[in-house]
Amino acid sequence: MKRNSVENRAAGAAPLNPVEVEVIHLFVQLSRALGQPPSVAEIYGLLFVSPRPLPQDEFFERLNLSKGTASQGLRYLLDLGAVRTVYVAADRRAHYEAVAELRNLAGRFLRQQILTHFEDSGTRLARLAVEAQKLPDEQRKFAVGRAKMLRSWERNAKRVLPLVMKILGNGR
Amino acid sequence: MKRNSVENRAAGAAPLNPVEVEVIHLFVQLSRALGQPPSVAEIYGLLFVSPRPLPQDEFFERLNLSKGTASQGLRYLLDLGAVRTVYVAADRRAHYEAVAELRNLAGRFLRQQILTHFEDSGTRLARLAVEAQKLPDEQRKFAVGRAKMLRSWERNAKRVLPLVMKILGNGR
DNA sequence: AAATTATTTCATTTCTTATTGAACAAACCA
DNA sequence: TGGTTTGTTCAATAAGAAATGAAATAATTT
Repeated sequence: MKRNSVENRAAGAAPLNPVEVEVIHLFVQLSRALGQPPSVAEIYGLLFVSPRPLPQDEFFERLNLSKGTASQGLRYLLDLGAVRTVYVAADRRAHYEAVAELRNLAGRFLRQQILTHFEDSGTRLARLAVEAQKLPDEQRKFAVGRAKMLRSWERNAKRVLPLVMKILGNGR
Repeated sequence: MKRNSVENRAAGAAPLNPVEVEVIHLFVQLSRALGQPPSVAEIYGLLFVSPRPLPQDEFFERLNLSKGTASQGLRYLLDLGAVRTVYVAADRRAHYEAVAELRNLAGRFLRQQILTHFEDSGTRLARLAVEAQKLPDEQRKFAVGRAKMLRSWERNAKRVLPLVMKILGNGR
């Protein structure tokens, strides 16, 4: 995580105004809680406050990120569906804007987290149940109980996502 | 993160059986998704499958953790309320057992996360609204709109927690 | 098609975080 | 009291994660 200081920003790039700073800070805060890299949060934050779509240059110049970081961060956000491409006439560069719907954002993020971290949990829970049965008598009963408990936890967790979506959808 | 290999486990410590391995794996997986250190997940996992309370030695011997890691991990789990102390007669060492109620666990964890990451978000959102008003005409309208949007996101997010708790409480 | 600009990729570097282990403290024991 | 076991703390180190920058690729213009 090499990061330039605010001082040696590329000449010609407008410094961030207080509103931009504040919004970016909020998203960086959120990204820490969600375990995402700060650079991604900075990019999304800048797009979120920006009234018009921005090209890549603006990110790495105004946020002091390298080209590589900007490119990767943007791709991550595009894949996630948190950012979309906008074609601007008479400009060769691709422009990007934030997808600013809480329901979409949260839903896609949660889904992606689940996919990357829990793809095989069903299989594993099944295998756990099998292994528990094989245990010697004294240990079996307890282990089988634990396996069942984990299954029930999984079921409950699965019921949460749709509910969350519902609530987030309501308020706008 | 120095970690001993499974090979040089302390002599005399029973190796993990397949059920223990599977359960610990599941919690480590979960810890990755939640951004918690694997050692903490290992400790909780071992306690979760263990039918009787365990003393500290068992952790660092069977899981190949250092004493320091075991001590710190345990403290974290105690503070979180995910583990409780059990006094075992005729044994000088403190023993620990897992608190295995999904509702409690999830609730405490979420609260702790919110406290550590979002203490000042209210203040910051207020300041953002103020700063947005100060902006020059062309930018102000959009910025004020964004500030409002973030406030509404915060309100919705706050409505989620109790609902989640409710669902997790139901199934047992 | 050469030159220019925009974008991606990825090996290397830097930063952050988790773990270790040794020194210390506390509790118990003989 | 001195010795032993149990548990904590914290500076040093290792492992992991994120960011850089240079080189490759793609797209556009002249």
